[in-house]
Amino acid sequence: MKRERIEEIAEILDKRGKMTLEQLEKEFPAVSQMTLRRDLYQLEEDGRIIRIRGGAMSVKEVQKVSGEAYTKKTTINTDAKIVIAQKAATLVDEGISLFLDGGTTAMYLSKEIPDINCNIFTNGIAVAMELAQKKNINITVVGGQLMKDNLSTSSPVAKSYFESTNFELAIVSATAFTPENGFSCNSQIESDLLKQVFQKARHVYMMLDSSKIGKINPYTFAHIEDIDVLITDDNFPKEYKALFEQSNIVVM
Amino acid sequence: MKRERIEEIAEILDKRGKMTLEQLEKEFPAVSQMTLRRDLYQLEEDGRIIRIRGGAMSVKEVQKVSGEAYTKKTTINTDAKIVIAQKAATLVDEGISLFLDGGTTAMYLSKEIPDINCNIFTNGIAVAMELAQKKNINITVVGGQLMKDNLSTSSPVAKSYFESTNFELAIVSATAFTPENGFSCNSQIESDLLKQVFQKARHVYMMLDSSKIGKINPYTFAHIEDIDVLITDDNFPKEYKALFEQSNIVVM
DNA sequence: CCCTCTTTGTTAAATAATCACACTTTAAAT
DNA sequence: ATTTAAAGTGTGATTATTTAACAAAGAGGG
Repeated sequence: MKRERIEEIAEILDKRGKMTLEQLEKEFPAVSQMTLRRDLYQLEEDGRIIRIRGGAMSVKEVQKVSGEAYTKKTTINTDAKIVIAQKAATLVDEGISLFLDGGTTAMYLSKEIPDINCNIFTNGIAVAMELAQKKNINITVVGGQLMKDNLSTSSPVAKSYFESTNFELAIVSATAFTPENGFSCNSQIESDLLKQVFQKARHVYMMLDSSKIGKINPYTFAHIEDIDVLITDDNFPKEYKALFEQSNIVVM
Repeated sequence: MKRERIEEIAEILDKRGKMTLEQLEKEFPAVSQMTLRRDLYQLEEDGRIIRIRGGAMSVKEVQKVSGEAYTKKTTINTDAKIVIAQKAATLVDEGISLFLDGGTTAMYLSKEIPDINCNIFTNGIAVAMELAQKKNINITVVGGQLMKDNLSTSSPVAKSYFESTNFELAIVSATAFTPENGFSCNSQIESDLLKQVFQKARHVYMMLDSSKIGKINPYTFAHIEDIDVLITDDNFPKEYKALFEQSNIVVM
């Protein structure tokens, strides 16, 4: 019981690199904070993790990252995004060709994705760097102007990338959604890029954490009927779920 | 004085592996605890240390534990590369438009570059991420297939990026140089990319640390006469320096 | 079934880190 | 050289995290 839990903690930590105690508590609701603390203490003694203020980080993580800051802001709704990423990761099959956007959720997805032989196109450079650690994944970065807020690129020229490319799958996320305005984002060119991706992709999977619902951003790039599967978290409202299912969209 | 103190802290930390804030206070009685905290914070952002409760520990220390891959490539001639990067950073002026390659030296350069209004094109995603921290720099990433060993992209399609683009400057580095074979690298498509860059760039500055001299890599992308300035370190052999200066190339 | 050892939970106290503000030094511009 | 702006620093109050001590609950052996 203890041993197993500790192993599991070590495993999760290796995958995510860094976790707060709060996140661990959610992951292990059966035990108290103090117990988790003691587990972390033991793992530290074994030299497998390093305890930092507020949580812990995996030693492996430290060993691989070079210039990147470990302190990078703990983003909003992290937990929901990880849940979504884990679901999405199960959808990636051997040999597939897929497009992944550059958002935070895609970032988590790229950590969860198995190291299988497949082709991934992305416009997110943080996503690309994360994926670069998987030996078997073939990565193509869509170039263009870099937006500093979300570390993703886009450019009108990117079109040329897609002319002779087809995707089995596009897994993207939006920063806002309402039934009337559909899926929207903050950048005109990113919106254009996604529209193009949608045309080339055979299936479109949308990752949408529930905090995005009811918000509207300037540029709509898709409507309900444009997607095939919606991947979301447990707080997703039932009435919205019904709405999607009416349009034959799988909600998971 | 801040810079020096931070360097000193990093040095001590590298040496001792781990220190408490209290120890640091004794080491630096001239400044307050808060200042030291802020220094540690900055070092953490730079990825050189990890802050732990009560103090900090050096990343190198952690890496040593089961030290592997990371230390391999990044450590080769680091000091020379930083010197070169610092020299190169002085060459970037306000409003300029420049191309930067994706190599390790470019990575250091992007840390040193001042945060001024300018346009930088690069095919290195680690470089792009580093540059993203500067508010005023406009970054464009050249897309393409990602090479996992050096985190840079290239693709035949990248050509389209350059059709309507001009660079004042291209600052690149080679992985090998001999007078006969010129500047060479390990990848065919990267070599192609650089050739294109050279055509569009008004001036070409080559960063070459002395460890590259006398080596030959498969793909030559430039010869002595193709560059305008050579930026190198103090170990650069005199006879080579003379060689470059014969061709009216500034060696700095 | 009882005893004992390990694991776990609960609290209060100690410790460390953050924040916000004011002050000081350094650098830049004219 | 003088003024202005920017970067760096110190202080005290505030907030958050960790530790430590002790009590309760399980698990296994005799």
